Amino acid sequence: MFARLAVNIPAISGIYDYAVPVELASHIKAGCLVVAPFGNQTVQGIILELTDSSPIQNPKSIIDLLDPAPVLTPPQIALAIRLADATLNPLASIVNLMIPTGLSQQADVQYSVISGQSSVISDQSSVVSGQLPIQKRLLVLLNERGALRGRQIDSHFAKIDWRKTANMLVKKGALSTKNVLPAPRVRPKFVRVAQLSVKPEAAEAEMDSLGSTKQTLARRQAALRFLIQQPDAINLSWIYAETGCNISDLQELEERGLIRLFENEIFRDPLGKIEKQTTSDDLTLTPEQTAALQSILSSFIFQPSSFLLYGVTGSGKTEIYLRAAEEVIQKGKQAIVLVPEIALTPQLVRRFLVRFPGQVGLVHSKLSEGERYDTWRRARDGKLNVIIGARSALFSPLPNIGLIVVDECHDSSYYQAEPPYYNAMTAAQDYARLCGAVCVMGSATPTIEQRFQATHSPIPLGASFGDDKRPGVRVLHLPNRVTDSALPPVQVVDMREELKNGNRGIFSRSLSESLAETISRGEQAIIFLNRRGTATYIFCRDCGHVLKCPNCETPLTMHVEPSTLLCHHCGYSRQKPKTCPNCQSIQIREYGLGSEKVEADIKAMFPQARTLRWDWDTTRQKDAHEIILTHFANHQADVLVGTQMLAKGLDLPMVTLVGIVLADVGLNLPDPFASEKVFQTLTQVAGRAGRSSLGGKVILQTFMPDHYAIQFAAQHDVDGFYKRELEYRKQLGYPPYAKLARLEYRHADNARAEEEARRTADRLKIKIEAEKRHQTELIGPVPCFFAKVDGIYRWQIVVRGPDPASLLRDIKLNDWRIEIEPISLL
DNA sequence: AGTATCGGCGAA
DNA sequence: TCGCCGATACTA
Repeated sequence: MFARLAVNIPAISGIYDYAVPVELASHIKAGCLVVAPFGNQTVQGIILELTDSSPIQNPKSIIDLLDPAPVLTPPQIALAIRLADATLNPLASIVNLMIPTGLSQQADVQYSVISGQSSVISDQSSVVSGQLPIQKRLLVLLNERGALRGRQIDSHFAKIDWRKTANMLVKKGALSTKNVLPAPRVRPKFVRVAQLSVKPEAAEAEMDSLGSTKQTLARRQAALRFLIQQPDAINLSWIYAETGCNISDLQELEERGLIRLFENEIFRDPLGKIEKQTTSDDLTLTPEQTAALQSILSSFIFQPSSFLLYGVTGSGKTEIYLRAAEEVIQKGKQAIVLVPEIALTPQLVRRFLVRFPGQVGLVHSKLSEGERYDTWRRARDGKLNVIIGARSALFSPLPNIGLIVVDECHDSSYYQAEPPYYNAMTAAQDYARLCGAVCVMGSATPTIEQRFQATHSPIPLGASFGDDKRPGVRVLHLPNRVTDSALPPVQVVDMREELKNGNRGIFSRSLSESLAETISRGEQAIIFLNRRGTATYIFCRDCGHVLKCPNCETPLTMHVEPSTLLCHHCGYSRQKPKTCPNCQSIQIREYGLGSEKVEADIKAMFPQARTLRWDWDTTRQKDAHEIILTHFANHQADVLVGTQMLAKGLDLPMVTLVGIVLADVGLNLPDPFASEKVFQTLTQVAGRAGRSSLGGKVILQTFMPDHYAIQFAAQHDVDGFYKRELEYRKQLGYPPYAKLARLEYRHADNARAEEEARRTADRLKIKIEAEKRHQTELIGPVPCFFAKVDGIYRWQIVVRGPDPASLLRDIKLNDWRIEIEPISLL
């Protein structure tokens, strides 16, 4: 028997054949995690397929099986292959996303000092390097800590290239190397337990002969009596606490054959501490909800397909998710629910926990490795019926998936903006099809492409899908809020007029008046702005010099506490200078605004108002989101000042005023998706107001009141914006009328980056010409919008055409980052 | 990723 | 001419 493996080295896209040794043959299945030799190294691999024959002459043998159960399900293997092909990522990098960290391990090199050799070279080294010689530090480290793996040394020498030095020392005979594969860091956790092993009467009969001294007798009797009352195996530490006995007492009882001592596997459950509520909210559905749910339910019976649940904020999408999940669970299947960020959706999570007690697993970034591993294992073992989490939760190994929900499906967090680049939204559609599951995508502001896909490929019930294409999507429209409250009116304030009238502050008169009213009525307000930091940038009023990051050439932003200038790209920080570094003028100061500044201004204007700031700076520590949200929901603050997260589907019923400080931030970026993103954000934020009977309103400040994205957002006119934006995309040939691929090249030397970009662009032009792809064209090469990040220069080429992936699939683009269907060109 | 191999220009 | 760097191929 032979196995086809994806080796766990993320840069490798190939599939390799191995022989399966007889002793493993009966245990190995597709999806298993194994150990195999690869070149000089020993690596982990995932079995994609088992075969009877192989075109390879004398394939090497698999060495070991790391987990008796497969770590990938058959649909997961199919998804990995499909996703790798569609995104041009190496297959191994996609497979790696599906294996929990800690279980997944990469091959490494272990370095050790050859004894007696360490002094030989220690004198000649410091000549070139000026500072502490790397040689010496490496040898000292290895002498102190013993043999170390490359990755361990990496963590000691941040950013220093020690490998060259190490290889030289190997040649000189001072170090030796060994290829190693670390064992998985995560293991199932066990606790020691005890359980009665005879009939209670038999145990009672022994009760008086358990010990010689009075005290031991008492302890052993207490322990035995306790276990007689317990039908299940009991954690030993619990028994100690309840009865005061110790391990030797229990061992004595075991030797007498009265009880059994053994180990039970336990699951690290992050939800264990959360109170188990049982209150059931049995809502009645509106006719629109009923109709939408009916469509989904009948799809389960006839032909699983994809739905775009298009409904305004507050239209009751969550209840439909819940009912659909109930349906699949009843059929013995499981559901995956994707949300933009779990910390921002406590309401949705809570409703699932209440509706499906003990059946829900949460996947999020705050889980420890062990908790993550155990949630993954419970999913694999069929012990969980619902998995809720951000984009990576799509890869939970549920055995029989019936439903995939993607809430707020327009959200950009479904796209992974670092290698391996992928879009969990489109992957969810593919995966649902591979599983024979229903995919429900919910949003009040679906992307242009999602709406286009849904309106241009309606599938009749019972129709079959083409084999290669994404299935059609049907729209389920929920045009009204459940509470029947209208969407709040939006007042657009032209900030140019405010300037003309001498108002140079952050707030228009209209907004400050409304804020005053809201506060005096004891209601709540949200102030939204699209940026963080006190100032957008610092510049000199005399010479115009702008303070920039030395690594990234991005303007530095001002932060109040601690008072520093910060680069938001690379984290570089410095003190604010007293004089201009260019002309020594003292007229150097900040310009623009950020959430810290806005909060300070509100406090100055309304000293009695309690303000709360919610942005990436205030939510660094654990549970910060939850704390800030409950604080505000309990009306312990009057004004919430915040950035992007305010646009992510929160339910804050007491808010009657939403102020948008500057709506046009981001509208003029060189990105075809810029206005769509601004529109989505504004519409989402505006939807936070007036969700209770108190009503509400939105005040939108802008310097571009005539821009269509602002106009349509002010009208809550999603359909109008869709038509207008679609027209724009058609004229300029952007998605959905063409597909994009974005190629990025990074180099510390700008000239070399440019040269490589031009060379590659020429290669691509030639290929486009040769293959007669008349509708395919290149945009660029140009420096990226953020042209220098962390000292590295970036150049990009955009390929636009009917199928840019097919152009790029068979050419080697070493060291290029390739994004297929990117969501931004910045 | 790690390693072996090929091919190009500098000190002897 | 030897030698060492970088680009390139390959791992079953």
